[in-house]
Amino acid sequence: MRRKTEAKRDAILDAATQEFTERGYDGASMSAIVARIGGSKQTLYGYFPSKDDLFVEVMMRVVERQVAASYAEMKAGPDVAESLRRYGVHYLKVRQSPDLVGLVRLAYGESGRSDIGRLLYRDGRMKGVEDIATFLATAMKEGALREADPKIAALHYVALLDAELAEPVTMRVREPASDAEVAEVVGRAVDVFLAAYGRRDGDPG
Amino acid sequence: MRRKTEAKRDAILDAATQEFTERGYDGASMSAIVARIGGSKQTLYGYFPSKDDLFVEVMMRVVERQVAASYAEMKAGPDVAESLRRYGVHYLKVRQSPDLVGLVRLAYGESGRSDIGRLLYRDGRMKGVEDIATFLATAMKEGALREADPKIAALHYVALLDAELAEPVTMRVREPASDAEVAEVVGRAVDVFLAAYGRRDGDPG
DNA sequence: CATGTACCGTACTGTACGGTATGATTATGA
DNA sequence: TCATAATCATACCGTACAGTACGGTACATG
Repeated sequence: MRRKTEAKRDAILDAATQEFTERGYDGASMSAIVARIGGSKQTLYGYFPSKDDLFVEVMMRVVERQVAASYAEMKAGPDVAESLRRYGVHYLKVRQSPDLVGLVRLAYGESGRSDIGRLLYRDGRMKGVEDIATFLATAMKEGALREADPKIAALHYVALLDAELAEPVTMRVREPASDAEVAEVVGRAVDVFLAAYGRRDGDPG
Repeated sequence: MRRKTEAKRDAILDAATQEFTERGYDGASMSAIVARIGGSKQTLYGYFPSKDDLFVEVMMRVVERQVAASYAEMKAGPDVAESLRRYGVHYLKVRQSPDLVGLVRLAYGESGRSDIGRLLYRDGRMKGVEDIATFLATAMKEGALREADPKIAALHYVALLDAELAEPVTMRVREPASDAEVAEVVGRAVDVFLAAYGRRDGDPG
């Protein structure tokens, strides 16, 4: 006999990801998804029992692939500023990518009705913030940063990273920033962050 | 003869605002909007020629009423920290209200396809940021804050205000914060902001 | 090679919705 | 008062789409 292949499943998910991020949940059509890969609706429904199920799988996969990968870049090191900077640059690049922008639009748009936003926030954003918080906690303990609530500090840092670009890009008020501009934006965020959370000159330690 | 009344128009817009913020653009139904106020579809179409037009009017009105009003709270004064704090408290209260949360979800959700997000960002957020920037510029000139790009400083401040609450509330990961908690959140944001943008001890001026 | 299963294509069902049509009723202003 | 326009109730049209049915074909495995 013949078996359902993982390749086919992935192809469907790829097409669905495109369709959902481009048209939103309601705007996306199951027939259109099928049309993107060529094949039959019956095959699609053989892999995913409903539009809702397909949607959830799409969201989960994007989160795992992109968001998680982005946050994993955090590296502990002696130079806190440099670690923050490197993380920030990677984060903003991913944050501006069409896929993630589409995902964020979806998550916000659906967050009023479904639990997908919740889920995405927990597995994506929150996990990343916790990673930063862990890094910051270590830096605080080692005396590289002043003592403070590491969770809140992490939220502040991510917010500062998002400050200049996230909303305008999502709202299509401006284009994604170039690498050079990203570097500047991150630099300003790090400056503000360290002014608040860095050890003050003359502090003991 | 009889005239179309502003009261009726408002009633329709109220019902439509509810429907849109609860169900999203696609999820909202013109018949359901009519059902909320009791009346006829024909009457609705007498005031608004299409769902799109109605939607735009709804969005404009919410922006004018809430966002603009919120940002207008900015008061110039000798005590910069106090001004920032007062503004922050007012801003976060509005930002957490069901109406504005629904609006933000809509704006994000539709930003991929329509221009409504763009429009909303310009008339809402951007206008507010500019107001803060103006305030900050004055404070900088008067020596209450260090010299810096006021626009970026304003973006940083708003981002810091949003850091702890905006996304979790929008994603329904947590309930809106109480007044007491809002005060704490704003306090932390102001502390970080002033650490970065306040005059350093010993600076001239 | 035979058979069970995936796959394709297409047509179909039921439903929901935006927008229109119609005709009766009610309030308003000249 | 009386004409005029707004309002109401309801039925209707066209369309789009989620999901199903069905008949036929390709393919892997026993």
